[in-house]
Amino acid sequence: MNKAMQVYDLLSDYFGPTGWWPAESKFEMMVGALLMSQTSWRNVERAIQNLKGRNVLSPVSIANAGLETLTRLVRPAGLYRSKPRRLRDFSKHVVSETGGDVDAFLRREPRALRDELLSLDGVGAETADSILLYAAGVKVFIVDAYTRRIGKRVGLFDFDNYAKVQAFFRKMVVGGMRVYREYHALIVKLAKEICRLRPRCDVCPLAGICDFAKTEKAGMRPPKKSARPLRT
DNA sequence: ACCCAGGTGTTTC
DNA sequence: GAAACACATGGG
Repeated sequence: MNKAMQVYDLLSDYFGPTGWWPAESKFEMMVGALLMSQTSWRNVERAIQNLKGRNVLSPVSIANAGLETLTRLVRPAGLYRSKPRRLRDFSKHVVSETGGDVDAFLRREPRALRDELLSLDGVGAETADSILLYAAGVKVFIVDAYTRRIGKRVGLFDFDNYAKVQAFFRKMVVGGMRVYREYHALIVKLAKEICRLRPRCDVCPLAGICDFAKTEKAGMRPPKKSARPLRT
């Protein structure tokens, strides 16, 4: 068995089924993916709850909602100057393509669907692939910051490029939708619950096969960023 | 009072 | 083209 699958088995045994993506509908999943960027899941949940509470969680209702209303509802997800518009434009796109029929929207040819998603503002490679995997049921491996950091740290690969990392997992991962969905979820759980803050390598399920010393230079922590708040 | 989050788009070497 | 920045709320 290859190391990528060893990692999967260890994580799966340790964490158990994740049941990802947590959402009650495909559209809710897509909304979550759009709001997710550079924000904690807790804040995304708040935004989604606000939308649900106002019964604004369908392509048509969001497409027709006022930008001010939308901004107020999704504010907890941060980046409020861009996310509300992106969310509305995304919804408008679904409405214009399929009249708001989410299943029909997701049913088209995966390659075309991916390109279409990528053409929308605010949808990059990770968001597009998340929607493909968790909403459209397309078997693609999601590459996020955790996947790169942990993959390098554990010693699966030493590159950083999105397409290359994705190709690596496509080649190494044996399994269907279930495994693809779980693998990504398990990486995120590992990053959040074991590696974050002070890494808890003593209780890490990957301790036996992780060569931290060798890959330490790659590091778990991304380069510092200066996120200065904009005073109003 | 920092630092960061399941990125993305824009600007700059 | 890679690298660096801006973006903004809430939690640690």
